[in-house]
Amino acid sequence: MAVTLYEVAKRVGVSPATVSIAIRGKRAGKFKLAAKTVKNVRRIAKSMGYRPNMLASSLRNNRTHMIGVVVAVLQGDFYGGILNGINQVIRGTSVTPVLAAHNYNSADERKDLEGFIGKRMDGIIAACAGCPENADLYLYIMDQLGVPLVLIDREIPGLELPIVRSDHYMQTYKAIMALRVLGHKRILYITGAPVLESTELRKQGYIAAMREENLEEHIKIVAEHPVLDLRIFAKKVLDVWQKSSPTATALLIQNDLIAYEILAECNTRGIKVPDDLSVMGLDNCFPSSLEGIGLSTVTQKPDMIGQKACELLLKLTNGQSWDKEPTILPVEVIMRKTTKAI
Amino acid sequence: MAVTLYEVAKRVGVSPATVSIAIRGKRAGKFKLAAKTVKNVRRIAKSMGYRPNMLASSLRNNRTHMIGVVVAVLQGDFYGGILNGINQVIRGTSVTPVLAAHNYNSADERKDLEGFIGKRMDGIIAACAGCPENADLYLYIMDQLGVPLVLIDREIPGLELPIVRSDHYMQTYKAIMALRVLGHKRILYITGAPVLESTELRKQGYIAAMREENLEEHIKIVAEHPVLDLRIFAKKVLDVWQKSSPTATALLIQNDLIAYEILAECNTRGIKVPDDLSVMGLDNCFPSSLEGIGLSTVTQKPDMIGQKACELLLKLTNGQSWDKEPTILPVEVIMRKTTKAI
DNA sequence: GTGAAAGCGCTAACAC
DNA sequence: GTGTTAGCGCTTTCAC
Repeated sequence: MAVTLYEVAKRVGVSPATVSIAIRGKRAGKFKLAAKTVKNVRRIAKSMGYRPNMLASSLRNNRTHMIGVVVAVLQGDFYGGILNGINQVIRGTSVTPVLAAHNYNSADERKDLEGFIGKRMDGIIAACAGCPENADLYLYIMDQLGVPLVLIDREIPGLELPIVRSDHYMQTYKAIMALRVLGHKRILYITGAPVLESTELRKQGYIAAMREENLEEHIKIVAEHPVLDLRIFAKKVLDVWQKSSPTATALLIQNDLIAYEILAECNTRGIKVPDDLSVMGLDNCFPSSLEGIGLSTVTQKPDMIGQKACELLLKLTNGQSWDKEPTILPVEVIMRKTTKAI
Repeated sequence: MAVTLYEVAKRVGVSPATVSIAIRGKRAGKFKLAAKTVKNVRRIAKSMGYRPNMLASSLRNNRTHMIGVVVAVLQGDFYGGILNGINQVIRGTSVTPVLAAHNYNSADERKDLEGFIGKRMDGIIAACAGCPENADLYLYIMDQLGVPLVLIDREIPGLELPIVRSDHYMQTYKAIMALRVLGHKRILYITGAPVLESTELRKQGYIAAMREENLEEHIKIVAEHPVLDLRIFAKKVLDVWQKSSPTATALLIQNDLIAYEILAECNTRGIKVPDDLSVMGLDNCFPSSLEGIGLSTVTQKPDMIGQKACELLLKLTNGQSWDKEPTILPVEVIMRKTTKAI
């Protein structure tokens, strides 16, 4: 089928080793092929359409030049951005990302990881499924197999692994501070229940900021788990809001996606945003910047998460060690049209 | 490092061959291991933490159980949806997608493809970069290497390859017909210049539909290539629109992303949509469905493209042959709030 | 019903 | 400066 090293060697009239070295341009002080030989070999190899079989070389070298990337979901800004960041870092190197998406199903996550170890990935970047079920496997991969691992977006409770994520705590904290500047006191926090570390951190940032502002009495949270239907959840949130008295002047919402539904529901109910109610999301998803939406929010930079995670992983696969410091990326408030001073 | 077949064999007291067969549960009429042996081997293998090395088995079998997926871009609904569809089909099989994104850079595309052939992918799904530069490589992969190939979204001019895509022609065609029903005659078409087959087909659908409605005289196209800045392009489009007389009553826009900008620009200029002007996009990107946007558009189902392409590829890798029929997926008009009858 | 051995394509140590 | 050779870990034919 494909042409092999041996065939090239025979054709050129040299040994396989010579071809191997000539093709790869092995530097190595020891080896010095005659420039002529190298040229010759390369020319003939090319003319024969020789393509090195990476499988064989991987088997030999214990290096596949592939990294496994486990994401939760393939649609939407977040993981797309991460993949993009990884792709940017990888360009120009010989490493290739191998993809898996578990959709928060930890059985699938396990299969994906096992697939990666069977295929001998040089390293793995993973956003865990949010349940501790697979902690054992992650640990095994890192400790027993010695395969470098970098977590993204959230840690695995109980494991000390390299992690790259946004500063989730600061997202809500800064959001509250921004809302405070506008004069808001009664700020209702809307969230899915914390199964993910990131969700929990956001909630804590909210609580801490409120306390710091002496607004402990106004801490109020609407949580639902799991959020099966965004629209229904949005209705429920506004029911809660309308029934409370006095009503909150602002809503801080765990992510932009939920915020869009709430905005829509406000509209149906004739609640004017931001006149009757300020609304703030988190994450700065693409539609938030659109003129028709204009959602105030707090950024997160998925591309950068991907880049940093990938850079770190490449270092680890090159034998460098991890300094045990989590990489926590800064976040930034963006005020748009759904918030106003009261 | 990792435990091998031989070690398991030695430990159990059988030959490597026996272990190999026992582990994989090889059916094969010939081989019948004693059920006891199988159980025994499996138990011990598991206890030793044996993980078959797929590299070795791939090398031996000429099958990697990996498929290469070449996309243009990693962010946004379209390729995310495709990856998602692929992932759905692949779940439950042992095949894994290997990812590459070329961002319409054909030099990168070439490197990606060469990487895939070096790594011996069982098959490749690809959205080409839109330039014919790599046609030779695609052809080589298919014909010389015999690696199954499925194109997505667009064909490569001059090559007859399996393709799965939306019915781009019908997108604009149906859009025009929907606009006709609302009474529109002067419909301006906005597009990036056609370097991609899909872009060209859309333009043609527009032209054909207009002709069919005896509106040849109203065919008018604003094209720009490349579209470097959406905002600037949107301004230009509205300049053209405002200066023409009589002005068009509707805009049909090559994709939703451009439409969002135009909507925003309409707003800045005080052009009321849909009262002063109807606006219609294409593709039904996520924000289009949002209450604050409500863009009328024509669907496209990226998930389904991914699914169909993957199903087809898996068939091809299993030795089935292609019936030479392109898979063209139907599209559907969705009227929302940016269009109205005149 | 199980074992022995050759070989997939490549690399690196060592020999010349 | 180049060739020889012994594997990497697995599968499969063939022999027992």
